[in-house]
Amino acid sequence: MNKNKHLIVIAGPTAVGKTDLCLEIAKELNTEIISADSRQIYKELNVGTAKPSAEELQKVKHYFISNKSIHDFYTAGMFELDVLELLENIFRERDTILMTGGSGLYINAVCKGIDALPRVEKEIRSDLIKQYEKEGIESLRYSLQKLDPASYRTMDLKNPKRILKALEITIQTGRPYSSFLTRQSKKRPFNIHKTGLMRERDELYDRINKRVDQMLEKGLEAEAKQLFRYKHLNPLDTVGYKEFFEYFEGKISREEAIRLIKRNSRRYAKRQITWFSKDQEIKWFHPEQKEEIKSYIKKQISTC
RNA sequence: GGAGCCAUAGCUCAGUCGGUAGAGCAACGGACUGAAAAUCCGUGUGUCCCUGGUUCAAUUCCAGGUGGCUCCA
Repeated sequence: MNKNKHLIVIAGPTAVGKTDLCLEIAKELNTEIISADSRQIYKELNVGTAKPSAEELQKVKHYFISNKSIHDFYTAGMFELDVLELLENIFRERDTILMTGGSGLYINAVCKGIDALPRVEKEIRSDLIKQYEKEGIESLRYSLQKLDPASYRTMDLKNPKRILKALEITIQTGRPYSSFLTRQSKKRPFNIHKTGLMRERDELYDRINKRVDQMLEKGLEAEAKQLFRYKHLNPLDTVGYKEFFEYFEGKISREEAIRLIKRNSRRYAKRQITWFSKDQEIKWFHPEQKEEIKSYIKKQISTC
């Protein structure tokens, strides 16, 4: 453990005000920002992901924004490795760096680690998806019970994505998925200080609704239209885009699409809150408590 | 001034021939070690406008009040 190196995490639900505050703190600490956001990573996704503006990106160096394509396959596990590698380089030159974002799994992958899993061949995944589509989740459950009974016992058997994951690893390696999981949290060679931003629910929802209106003004619909042909790609399974796709397909009205974007963003925020509130290491603040946050961070850095 | 209609969940409304009530939307709670802005699970949250009356029992029937809407003046 290097006592002089610090990763400052600033987590929080969507639209709480992470971007503005982090820019300010980064400037104050004369450092840079690592984004932990599973959608801002993609260069094709802009308006709908509320990325920092070009101007803001110029003021403070950001990592993991627009550095992947929606055609790439990317996961939390890859994010862990990429960030650790980056941190090794960054910490040669500076002692402190910020990491901010709303993707709880990504943040955990960096802070606690995630068990290493092998890469899965495309055909295995697509075959399993075909099996799911043709024969339903029952069929997946049956396969799992046969191939990895340990996972079958502990897993949420109503969640197709979970079963699919376990099966693809098991089939790829010939070893049960459960045998890869140690669930041990990894030690990091640097200090981690977690803070979180939170607002009253009403206040947060109001900001979400308004931000969606702003996205529309900035051209969300045009962006979605351009990406419509890629709607089958996972990164496009995202609030703000998928609702517009439904509209383009004539399934819902434009008005309804906008209503659903707002609602789904609110629900997303709720899920983030549930995830983050489980993390006892997070010290919570209201985004307007700027001075308190800054002094808290400085204190954390100096007392370590 | 007179008459009629309405008042039930956050919203729009259904319902109870008298036995304390439900649907859509919204909301709320949770799970989550690799697609995570994803995926999955769970939950009616209620002075049935108020006050009396009738009744074993009133959100339901009756009367009055209050508020809203409409019509006649």
